[in-house]
Amino acid sequence: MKTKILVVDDEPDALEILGFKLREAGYTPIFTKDGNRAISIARDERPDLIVLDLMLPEVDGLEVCKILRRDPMTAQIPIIMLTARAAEMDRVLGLELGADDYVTKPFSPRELVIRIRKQLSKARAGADQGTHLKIGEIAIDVPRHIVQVGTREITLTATEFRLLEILARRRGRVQSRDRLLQDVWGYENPIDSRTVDTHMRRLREKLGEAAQHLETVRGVGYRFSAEG
Amino acid sequence: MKTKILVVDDEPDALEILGFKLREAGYTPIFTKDGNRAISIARDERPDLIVLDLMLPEVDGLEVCKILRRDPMTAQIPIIMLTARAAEMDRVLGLELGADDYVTKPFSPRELVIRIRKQLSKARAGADQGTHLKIGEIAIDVPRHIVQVGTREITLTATEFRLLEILARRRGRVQSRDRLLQDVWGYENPIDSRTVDTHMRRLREKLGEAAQHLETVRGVGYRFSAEG
DNA sequence: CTGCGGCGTCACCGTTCTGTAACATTCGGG
DNA sequence: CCCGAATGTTACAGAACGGTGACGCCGCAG
Repeated sequence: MKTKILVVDDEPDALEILGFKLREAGYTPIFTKDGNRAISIARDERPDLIVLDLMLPEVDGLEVCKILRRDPMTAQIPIIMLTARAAEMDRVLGLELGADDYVTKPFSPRELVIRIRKQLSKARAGADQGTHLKIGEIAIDVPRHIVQVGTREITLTATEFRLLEILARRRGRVQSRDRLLQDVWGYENPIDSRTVDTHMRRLREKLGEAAQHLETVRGVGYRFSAEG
Repeated sequence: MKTKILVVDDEPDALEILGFKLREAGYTPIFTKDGNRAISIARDERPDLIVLDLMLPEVDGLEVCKILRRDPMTAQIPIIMLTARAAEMDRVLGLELGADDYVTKPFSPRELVIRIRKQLSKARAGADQGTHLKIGEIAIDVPRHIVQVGTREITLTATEFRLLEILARRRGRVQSRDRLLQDVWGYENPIDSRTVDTHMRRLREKLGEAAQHLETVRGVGYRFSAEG
C-alpha cells in the first residue's frame, strides 16, 4: 500500500524536482495546479498528506486549506503549506487555518521531505497508540473505559469518552465539527454541529485543569494540543 | 510446542520479511493471501495469533475479522490488524470489531513482533487462570462449577455461571452486551440484548454484597471491577 | 399431567444523558 | 472602535438507558 502525497503548486520546476524526490523517498505523488481540483482530488484519492502552495492562481491557498479542514472527508489529512514569506505563516499555522507545518520558498526538497516524514509519523503515532493513550497528565484506557487526569479518575459519558478518544488519537490536528460528528456520532445522524460545542464544554468542565489541552481553532474546529 | 502465527496478507514483500522475523523470534508462521482460506486455516490449525491485513482481495479484512470472532472455534484467538491508513482505524478500533490491536503500514517488523509478543502473553495470562479464579471475596471453580462468596457457596444456573466467568476472566475491561451475547450465549442466537440485563440482575441478586464488583458502564456495557 | 426451575421478553419507571435553543461573550475584520 | 460572526454558557425538555417485577414458554422430574 502506497503512501500518497498530494502536491498543489503551479510552478513546473518545483513539481519536477519534488516529484523525483518524493518517489525517491518511497511516496506516490499526485500533482495538480488548481486549487479547486485539489479539493476534489483530496476527496477522491484520500492522500495521506497534502503539500499546498499558498499562492495559487484562481483560488487562494488559504481558502483551499480552510475548505479541506471543514470537509469531514479531508479534515484529518496533514497539510504542509508552501509560502514565499515566512511572516505570513505565523498566524496561519496555529489559529485560523490549522495547517500542520509550513516551508518557505525557495525550499530545499530535502527539507520538505523531512517535514513530510515527520508529519506522517506524527499522524500515525497518534492513532497507533492502540488501546492506551497517555498525553501529559491525561490517560485514556479504552478497553477499561477509564480516563485519569493525574491520579484522579474522572467519569465521562459514552459520548464524551468517544469524543475525547478521537481528539486524542488525532492530537495536533484540527478536527472540524462535521468530522467529529461523523466519527463520534456516526454517519447518518442529522445533528446540529453546535452540539459538538456543548459536549466540548462538558468535557472541559470535567477535565478541569487539563482542559487546556483542548484547543479551539476559530473558524475551523477543535484540536487536542500536540504535546504534553 | 510451537507457537503458530497465521499471517493473512497479499503482499509478497511484506510476507517475506515477516516470515523471517517471525521465525527469528521463535514463532512458526503460516501464510495465506486469501481471506476465505484464512478462516478455514484458523479453524484447522488453531494458530495462537492472527495477523490480518485490512485490505484483502476478494473478501474484506473486516469481514474476516467478524467471522473469526463469531466462530467459537476461533473467537478467542488474538487478532492484530494491519492497515495502510491510520484514519481508518479510529472507528474500527472500539467495540465494533474486536480486533485486539493494530499496526499501520508501512510498519516496522520489529514493532509488529513486539506487539505480537504482548498479545500472546496477554492471552496466556488470561487462559492461565483457567481452572480457578479468585477476585476479592469471589472464588470461581470452573471445572467443578462452584462459586463461593467468602465462605458461602452460592448456586448459579448454567447461564449465570458462564456470564460471571466471562466477566471475571476479562476483569477490568468493559464488555458490551453484544459481546457478552456472543461469548455467553453463542453466536447464532437471535437474542434481545436486554436479556443480558436480566441475567445481570439475577447474578447480582445471588452475589449479594459482592455484586458491587459488577459495574454498569452506561452506554457501553458491563465490567467486572479491576481489583479485589 | 402437573408443578417447578430456568430462561427470554416485555412493560414500566426513575435517572441520566443529550440535542437544541436562547442568551452572553469573545474575536477579528473593516 | 464597532459590528457581525463564531464560540462559550446556561437551561430545559425529550430521549435513551438500565433496573426491576411480572409473565409465559419450555423441558423435565415426579
